[in-house]
Amino acid sequence: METIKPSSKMFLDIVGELRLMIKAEGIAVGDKLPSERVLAERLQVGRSTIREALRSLELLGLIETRRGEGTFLSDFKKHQLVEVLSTFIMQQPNSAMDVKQTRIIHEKAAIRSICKQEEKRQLPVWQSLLVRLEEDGAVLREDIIREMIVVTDNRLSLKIWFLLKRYSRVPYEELTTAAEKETVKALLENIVSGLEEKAITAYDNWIEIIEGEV
Amino acid sequence: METIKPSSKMFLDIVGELRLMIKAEGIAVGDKLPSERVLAERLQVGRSTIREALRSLELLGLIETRRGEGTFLSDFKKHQLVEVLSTFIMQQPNSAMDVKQTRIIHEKAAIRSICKQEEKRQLPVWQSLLVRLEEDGAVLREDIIREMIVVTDNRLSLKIWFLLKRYSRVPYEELTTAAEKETVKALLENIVSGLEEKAITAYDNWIEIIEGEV
DNA sequence: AAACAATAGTGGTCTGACCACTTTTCAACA
DNA sequence: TGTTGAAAAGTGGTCAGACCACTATTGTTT
Repeated sequence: METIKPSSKMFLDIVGELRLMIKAEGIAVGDKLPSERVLAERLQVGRSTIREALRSLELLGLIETRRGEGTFLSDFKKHQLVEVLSTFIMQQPNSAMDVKQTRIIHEKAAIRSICKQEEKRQLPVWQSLLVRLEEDGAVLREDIIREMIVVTDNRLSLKIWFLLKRYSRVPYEELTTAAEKETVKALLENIVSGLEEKAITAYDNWIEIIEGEV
Repeated sequence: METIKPSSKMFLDIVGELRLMIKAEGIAVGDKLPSERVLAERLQVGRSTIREALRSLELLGLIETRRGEGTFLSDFKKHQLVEVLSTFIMQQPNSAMDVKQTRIIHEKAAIRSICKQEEKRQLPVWQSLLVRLEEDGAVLREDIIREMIVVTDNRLSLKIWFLLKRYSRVPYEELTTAAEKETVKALLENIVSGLEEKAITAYDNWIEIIEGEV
């Protein structure tokens, strides 16, 4: 197609060219991009240069490649970006504490978010969790929190939380003591009632119980 | 070094290998990585595969390459990543919303965290910001929020926030109207006084003002 | 019409070759 | 001896061509 003016980093230019091409040709999410060989031809660069650009975009989760099929414009929901970044960040000192704090940030935000929304407080999920707590108690800590974040309907936050959970070596197992069950019950009841501050307090207590365990 | 078992995407494995290598050899920010040829030799893959991984990390801003010199571990403050990303992503309405909500989560968490800690509320930074607001008003929105998150001393949260901020192309510029200045003043004063809920309310107002601008 | 085999297309990887640039080396010079 | 400066070595940037593994298409046979 057009000839591009080489700057210091050709593959960065290619990334920009691809963006323009996608826009110009109205390529939508899920659509197929031209093949690497075609792109190399059209942009007048080597295939390896095209690939460096495509691989970058793939790591960002902007495109998806399937061997034998082609390259497709991807949905941002993949968020591979966050994954890579976190694995790099995670290995730096002080990070264990940061990971825990950040995880708590997202968990508390979910609680607050639900408390503020009438329709989400009335979801049957909470009652069902309470019932399960009363009966056999086969409830995973992880399930409770995950449900809350799922309900907030923020996929990015959910994705981040998943990552943090994986790295934070926290015992997300079954509820153990009776005291813990009481605390979680209080948390759920306060959420249902929309008592934000009390819910947060219950959550803080819960964290303390879990901490004391380790 | 070691031989890696090929999965479907070799270059993704390489990204992981590089991470391990950086950790194992204690390569710090600013340090030089082995050359592409050496990496190819050590990981027993072709140089082009190494390059695909490195170029990906470069677009993420995790490394920096200088022709003739080498590849260096970077503290990913270089922008280039996100201009590209935002232009790619902003077309998808849902993810844009998620990014914004998640950014707000981190900003509010910082405010709450500071309000709860006496010693951080008394930091001279807040007074100095207030003074600057009263006088010429040359204060960037970004500076205020960043300062708050920095003070919380959670690097991970800070990095996530940086990322989200750049994704969301929010007008993080100078404070404009008098009403906005008043709101920010209220936010800062409530923080200093440790009035958590009032600080959050002020923050909510601020967000609304910024929203209304667009 | 259905089943199957050959073919073309696509991404994944490797090799080797240049180029442009920077750092290092080391010999010639003052 | 100390400096200078040119050659050499090292490094990232790019290209071309060659395979491989896999998928989709095509075309023939049954």
